[in-house]
Amino acid sequence: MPRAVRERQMMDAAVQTFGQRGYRAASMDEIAELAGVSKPLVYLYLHSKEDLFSACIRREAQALVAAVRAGVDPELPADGQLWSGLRAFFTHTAENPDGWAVLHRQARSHGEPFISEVVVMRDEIVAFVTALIGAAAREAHRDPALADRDVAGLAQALVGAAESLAGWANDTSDVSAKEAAATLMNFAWAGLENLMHARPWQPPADVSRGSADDGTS
Amino acid sequence: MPRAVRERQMMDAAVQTFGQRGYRAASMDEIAELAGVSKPLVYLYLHSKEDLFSACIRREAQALVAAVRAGVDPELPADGQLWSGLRAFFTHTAENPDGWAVLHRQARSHGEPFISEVVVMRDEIVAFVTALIGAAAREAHRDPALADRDVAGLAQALVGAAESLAGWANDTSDVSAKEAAATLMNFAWAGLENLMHARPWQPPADVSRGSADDGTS
Amino acid sequence: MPRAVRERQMMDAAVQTFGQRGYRAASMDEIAELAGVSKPLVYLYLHSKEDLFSACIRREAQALVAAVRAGVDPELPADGQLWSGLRAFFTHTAENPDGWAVLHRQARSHGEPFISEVVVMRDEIVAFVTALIGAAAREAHRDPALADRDVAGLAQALVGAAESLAGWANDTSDVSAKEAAATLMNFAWAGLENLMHARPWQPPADVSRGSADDGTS
Amino acid sequence: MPRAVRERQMMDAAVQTFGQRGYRAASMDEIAELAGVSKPLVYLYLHSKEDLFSACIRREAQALVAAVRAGVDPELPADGQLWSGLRAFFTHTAENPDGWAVLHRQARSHGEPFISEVVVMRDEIVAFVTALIGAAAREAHRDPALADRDVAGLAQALVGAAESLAGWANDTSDVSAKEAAATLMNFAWAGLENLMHARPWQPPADVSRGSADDGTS
DNA sequence: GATGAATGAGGCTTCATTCAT
DNA sequence: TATGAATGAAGCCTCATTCAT
Repeated sequence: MPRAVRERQMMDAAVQTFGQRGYRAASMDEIAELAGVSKPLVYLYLHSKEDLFSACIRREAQALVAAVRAGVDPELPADGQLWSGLRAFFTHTAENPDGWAVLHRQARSHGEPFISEVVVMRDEIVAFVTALIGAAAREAHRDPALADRDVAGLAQALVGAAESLAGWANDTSDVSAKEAAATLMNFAWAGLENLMHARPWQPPADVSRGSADDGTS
Repeated sequence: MPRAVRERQMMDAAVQTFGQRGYRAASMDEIAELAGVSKPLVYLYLHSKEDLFSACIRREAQALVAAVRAGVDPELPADGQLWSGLRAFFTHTAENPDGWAVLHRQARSHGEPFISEVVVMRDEIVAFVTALIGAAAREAHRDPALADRDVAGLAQALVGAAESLAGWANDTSDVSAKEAAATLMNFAWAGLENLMHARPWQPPADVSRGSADDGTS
Repeated sequence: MPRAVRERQMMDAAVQTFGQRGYRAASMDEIAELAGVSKPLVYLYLHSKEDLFSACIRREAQALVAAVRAGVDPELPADGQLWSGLRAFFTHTAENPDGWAVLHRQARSHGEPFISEVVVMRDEIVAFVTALIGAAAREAHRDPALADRDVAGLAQALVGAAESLAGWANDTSDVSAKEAAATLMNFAWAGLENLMHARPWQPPADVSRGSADDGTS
Repeated sequence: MPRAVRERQMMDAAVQTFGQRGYRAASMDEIAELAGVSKPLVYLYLHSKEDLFSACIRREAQALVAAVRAGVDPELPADGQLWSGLRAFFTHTAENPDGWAVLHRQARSHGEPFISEVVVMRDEIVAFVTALIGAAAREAHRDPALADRDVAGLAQALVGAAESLAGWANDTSDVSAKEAAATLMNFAWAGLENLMHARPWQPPADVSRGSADDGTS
């Protein structure tokens, strides 16, 4: 059997096992058995558990980014791009729950060097969303321009909400990718739009709770 | 040394270790050493690694919920309640990064029975937010009323965004709790308000994309 | 509470625990709890687990020997003495199943120094039975006298059968001490009597199975 | 080295260690070292201490039963069968003292599920002896027939005596298997024969002793 | 007389990883 | 290319035992 095929089988088994059991609880024995090969072969091809997990993260991250990119038409206006990107995102995570678990839950829970791997991907998506928000702001001729920091925070919030909704949709029966995407658009878009037009929500003058307890840890 | 004090030391050490290393990677040896006691004492008081982790989850969950409750004045209007709740939430997670890591990352990554423990807390917060959105809708005399399912999705998205932002704020220097809360309010409130007044965002008529790919549960 | 009473409580708890769990599986914690005292007190009075187990063996052994002695009237003829001794033996083991388990099962399973403790008691009983058989032989004017080694073997067999029957009676509902004793008398006495009168069972001339496979380990 | 060979080495080491130290006191470390392998290999092949002990019991039980069966010629009359069976029994226990210790002392001292394993074997031997006694009774045209319960008690006593004598022979130098068998035949056969011919030993009319103390089941 | 607090030592079990073929 | 055989290291947990009060 050609190497590439064997390797794919192993990675599939690994993603499934890591996604369901977690990095530490998954055993190389189980992965090898699920892949239908002997353990030394796994080591021959993928070198170590750590390498294998990293490879899983990279593969799933690239697949997710590719799916989102493929779902977006850059000719559309900003809201159309966001809408189709979200739909692609939720569709992909729903179709690859183990891969999504690897990226969203497991990779983030086991320190370096795995976090860095997902951060690369997440940053790519955040950058994409950031650009989208920037484009929307320009479309709206917002003036003065949104501060970069505000845009970053908004992108984080949007991506974070999307990630959280993906987990929720995966764990809740009868929530389709489309519904999840619509929920998020409903939730977010109008707020973004208000920002675009320089009508941010204003915190009340905070007289009663003046204790300076909002430090950064 | 009295038992209660020792127990607190152990739980503190456990939260720190679990939060930084993860459930499986944390070793009872390390926790005991960090607590400054011998391993058997940890077992005498906390019975097992599983029990210890559950106890950490419960303690941190209760502390977080209590902090949020204490930060909210039920006499305020809905947006005021949301604002102060978010501030309390981000303040608490910033001050207890390990506890937040236990709740947000580790407890969710290691299956039952831990997930159930956090789900209880999360549901409590989601219910609180759900009630808030409902109250806001009534304040706005929205008619027809928001569907329950929509409210649930919105609450999920809001809580998910908050959770994600808390991680982001913890990992990014110089982001204060207040800024995180303001970002989220900016992002979310206007969108919610639009919903209150029955002006939801409308997905475009979806002609170009087939309908097959968006319903994987 | 006076020391003697406390000590008896502890020994009672220990006999029960050792008899039911075995020497190694019994824990000092469980014994102390069953006795209703704290662990250090057990150590203060009984010094160590080994000492405690030895003390249990000695106490139960003495109680058993005393019960058998008390049940035998030395004025009776040999078969009467055997009969009443067996009845006393089976009655006592039935009334003290945990003590009997300590002596018969646990003490023999855990090497020195415990085996020596029971051997002392067992030898005492074997000696008693040996004397009985010798007396019976003299009563029967057996000539030539039974060889000492034969008598020893017979006494072993008798005591062994009694021990085995005691376990069987304890584990089988509805077998009374009297029945067990009668069974053993039926089984043994007539054989012994034949021996007394120099009519031993004769092994057949062993021509076919001459292989010298009857070594002594 | 092929698996079957290694497995036998491990079982041999385990029987020796369990027989001499007892189930709880034997350590997997010691067994592995005695077998000349590493501990993980023991677990790979035999799964757990409990499984290993059960496997030892089964192997030794089957070996003993097989040895007794092989030593008995079913064409012989009842006493000849008993005689040759006893010789085979004592020969085997003398040649496998550790195996016999496992069956007779250790398996019985450590509760379920081990007791059940030996009980199966013991019941097989008891059934064999019971059939023998029944056959002898028919050979002797005993009338009325022996009650089933009496036969059961007698078989228990005979097997118990044999078990006890096996231990005695193993612990006493210079007692050959043949001698042990002869002792037991002397002790038992004539008594059985008397029973066959309906001449049981009769307990004396029990006037002196109250009836209260002999029925604790 | 009595105990709450504490631990050194050791046992069972698992796992990532390698070697020889 | 592929694997049966094997292990060093480490983790969870328990227990007999002691100290300070």
